Amino acid sequence: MNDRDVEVLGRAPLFEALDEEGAKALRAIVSEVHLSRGQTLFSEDQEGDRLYVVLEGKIKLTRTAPDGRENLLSVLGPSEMFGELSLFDPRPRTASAIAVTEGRLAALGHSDLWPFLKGHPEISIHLLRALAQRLRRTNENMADLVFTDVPGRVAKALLDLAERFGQPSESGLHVHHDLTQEELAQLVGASRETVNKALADFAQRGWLRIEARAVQVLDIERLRKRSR
Amino acid sequence: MNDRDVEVLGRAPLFEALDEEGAKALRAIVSEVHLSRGQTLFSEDQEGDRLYVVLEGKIKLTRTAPDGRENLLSVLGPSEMFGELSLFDPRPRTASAIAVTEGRLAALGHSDLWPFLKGHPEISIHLLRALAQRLRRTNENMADLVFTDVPGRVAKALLDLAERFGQPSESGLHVHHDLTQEELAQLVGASRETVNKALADFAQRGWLRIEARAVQVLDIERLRKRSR
DNA sequence: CTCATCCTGCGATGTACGTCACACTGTGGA
DNA sequence: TCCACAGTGTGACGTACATCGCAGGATGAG
Repeated sequence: MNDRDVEVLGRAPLFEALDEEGAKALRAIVSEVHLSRGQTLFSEDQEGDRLYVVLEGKIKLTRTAPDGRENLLSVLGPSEMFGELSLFDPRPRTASAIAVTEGRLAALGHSDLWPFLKGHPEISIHLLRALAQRLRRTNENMADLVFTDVPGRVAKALLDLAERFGQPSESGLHVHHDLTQEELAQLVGASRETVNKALADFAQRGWLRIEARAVQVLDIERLRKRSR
Repeated sequence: MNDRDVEVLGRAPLFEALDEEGAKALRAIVSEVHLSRGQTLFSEDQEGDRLYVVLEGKIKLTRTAPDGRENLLSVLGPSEMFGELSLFDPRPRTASAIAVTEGRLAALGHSDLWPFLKGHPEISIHLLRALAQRLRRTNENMADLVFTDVPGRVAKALLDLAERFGQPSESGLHVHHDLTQEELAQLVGASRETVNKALADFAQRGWLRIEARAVQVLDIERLRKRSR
């Protein structure tokens, strides 16, 4: 684990609360996992005995309906944590984790983590905050599903991805989200075709340019307006 | 606060972890709130400085879209906790709380609660579990919004309400949910009219009988099948 | 009691979006 | 290098659901 990894890790809710000494101790119990695009880290219904922090790359969390259709809970990038629900609430995993890009993760076994949590109660507070934020965000997404039409949800999703993965460039904001339109569709809860049409419409209006697994956002203000 | 209240309170996540001594200390800092049907406890965007546990009656948590349409996050009954997100993540409330029936609540001020939490770190663990469960459930509901049709969601909602508020009776399960069809519709993310039609259809099939703010579930198995 | 208001029931109509079908393009593996 | 296949783009069509409209019941405030 290099300096950059240490920094990325330090921004995760688990580490935020710790002083250098505590962080060092916690880092001692992480193991590293390497994933290539499309690789499955864990699957629904499996027993979960560890949580992860993304060091590099992107991971998607998906749920599969009985009939095989999928939906995407979220796409996670560096410093983001997942797989912790089964630590606090020991049940089988309710989502699968699949690499969207090649990447590396820090893995923390629950059995190692428990004693550490007991020894550092200040962490729990930060974790509670992290979960509270997630809950807020999820409620927000629920409301969008009910009230916002597909183009609106696509706009919202793009803005969110832009905020998290966007990089300034000539003529706009380059958002290399690494998602296929199919995945984007699963993320907003719509069919691939309608998402494609929404994107095409945005592009035609000059709000963005479509690229392979990426978009160039040209007029973020318009996009924002359309998302509300 | 009577013995029954103490028992109801004891089943809330906040109290679960505590021994009798701790519970007594925590009870010392609660204050009681009385609400009549339709009364608003708090509203969206307000600053939240306390959390609540339902002692008696039912409370709904609602969100209002900019255009005035509403959606119902959940209906809470005795022993259930709400308003805690702003304790862990200090932001304005993202939902309003309105009494569905007359009822009573236990209120706990954040400022009183913080020192108590620090003094009893075992509580945090239980709270983490409670939030994790809520997150799981919310993700579940999200998936339903995407994959399940309105009648299916209505069936699911009724089963959930039945489990939590149902009482065995001659010829079935009496579920006095106290919700208008409008509210039920907001809960499943559909229009009042379609929910009405779904209910009428279920009733016509003999799966249930419709009553004022209640249903008699006659064939729970069929309902369960329809919900999947 | 009685009127106003809330709640329910249900048909008519419009529409957003899913499904299907197919053609085009790019990309990575043999 | 070429093929196979994954990803994209777009139109035609069907349908689940929202919206609108209205009428009959229940409820409760004065």
